[in-house]
Amino acid sequence: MARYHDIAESLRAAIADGVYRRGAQLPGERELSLQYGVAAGTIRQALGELVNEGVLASRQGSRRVIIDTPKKRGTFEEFRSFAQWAWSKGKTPTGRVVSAQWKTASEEDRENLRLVSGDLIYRVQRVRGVDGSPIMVERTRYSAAVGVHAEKIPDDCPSVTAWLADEAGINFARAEHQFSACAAGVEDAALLQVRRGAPLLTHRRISYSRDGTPLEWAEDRYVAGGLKLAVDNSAAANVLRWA
Amino acid sequence: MARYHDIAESLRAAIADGVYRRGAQLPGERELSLQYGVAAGTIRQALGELVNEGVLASRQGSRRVIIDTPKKRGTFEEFRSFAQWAWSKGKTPTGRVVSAQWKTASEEDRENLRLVSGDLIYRVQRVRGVDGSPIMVERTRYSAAVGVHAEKIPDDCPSVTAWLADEAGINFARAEHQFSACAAGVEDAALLQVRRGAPLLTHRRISYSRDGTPLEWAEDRYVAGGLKLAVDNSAAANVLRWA
DNA sequence: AAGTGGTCTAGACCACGTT
DNA sequence: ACGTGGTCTAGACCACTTT
Repeated sequence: MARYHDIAESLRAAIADGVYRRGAQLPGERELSLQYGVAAGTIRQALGELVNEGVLASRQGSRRVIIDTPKKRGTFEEFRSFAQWAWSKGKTPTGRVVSAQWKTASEEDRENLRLVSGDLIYRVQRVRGVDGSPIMVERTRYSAAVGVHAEKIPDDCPSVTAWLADEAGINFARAEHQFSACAAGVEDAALLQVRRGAPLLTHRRISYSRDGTPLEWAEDRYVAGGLKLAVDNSAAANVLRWA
Repeated sequence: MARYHDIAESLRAAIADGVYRRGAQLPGERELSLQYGVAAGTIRQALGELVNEGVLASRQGSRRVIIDTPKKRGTFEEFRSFAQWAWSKGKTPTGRVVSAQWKTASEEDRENLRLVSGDLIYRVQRVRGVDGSPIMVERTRYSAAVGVHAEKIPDDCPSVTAWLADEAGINFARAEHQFSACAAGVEDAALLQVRRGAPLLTHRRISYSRDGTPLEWAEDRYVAGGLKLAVDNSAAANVLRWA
């Protein structure tokens, strides 16, 4: 592994362990470079990671300040794993595939996955919950190249993303997300055990491979209050926008 | 301005203008450093910006590939300006302050703004919309230090953030966001002109200054379908997580 | 084998904050 | 005045992809 990443990890641990407290200053770059026995540039790279994560604040002319405890922040992989999230909360994830079928791509599918008329997609509908209570319904559309692998995924697979990476060499690199709300329809109500018209959080996403090819798009609907989706942004690396 | 930022901007323009098309490869670092007359490190810094934005994909051993057209992505400032978003959509933003008052901090206020019992907060309730139709209700709580300035903000101020920066030297640097859904209450229904129980998207945020001090927290409620909130994430810089 | 990006070094000068 | 981070240079070696 890269040295700068190890150093970042070591600093994260130091902050988590209270060696550096919130509001306190980190030693200067030059001092850290002596401590770790690396060039200043390597230290900068390590500190850059922590600044991006919102753990440190960096201002020209003044030492870096600890502004937050490192969160156990999902990696991309972790974010996409509902099971891991549930276990981390001390709950048992439950889930089942409601339906899975090959269909002709709709106009929406074609636009999101950059397909042409007549292309096929693989559509999977899953209900997920914790401790037996449904929390969300997930409606995913895989492009054909991904679908041929997705249809082999076992129903009880803990992480779809990890499975696709290991078994098919398909890696998710980037995603676009949109949030809105809607009222539960008849099908939603039945699957999520809420009354018709109950407010649901909708989360639409398009996932891309490293080379920018759309791999899947999905609309997830969450029971209100069941779980929240969180985002951090900063002036440096902005990710949130109206659409 | 920094040279690397100018170079990033120049590359963004080149991609937007079709000089480099989606799927095509960018010239190598060494070639670009000759073209721009800077060291390779400066080029790397410029390209890093574009990779973070999801415009370029970068793989060791292979040239960087254009995966997307640069989006007009809100800066932090722009994100927080409803008015700018509305104008960019060719619509006229409307809005009014429904109420504004000093209150004793509730437990929720104290937790979000790191206050102690008895501290005061300034609570402002605004309705915003476009072309006369209400779209959202915004309930903001400013910590006292910000509140003394916030209460002087004119009702028709186009950007609260810009006003606080210019008039009071208060700068927002980072924010945490949470999304969920809820049913419209009696007050929401009246302000947003929807029926009681209508699904609303809720967006809670805590905004921090550069040194990590919480400045305000807010809960915004959006009419379903009116506008969506969008987020991008990547394996490199992940920002989305369950909460 | 050649080319590419990823990492790292060891400096330099400047803009900004603090003292 | 001094120390700090921000920017930039000019190299080096390595891991990986492509030819």
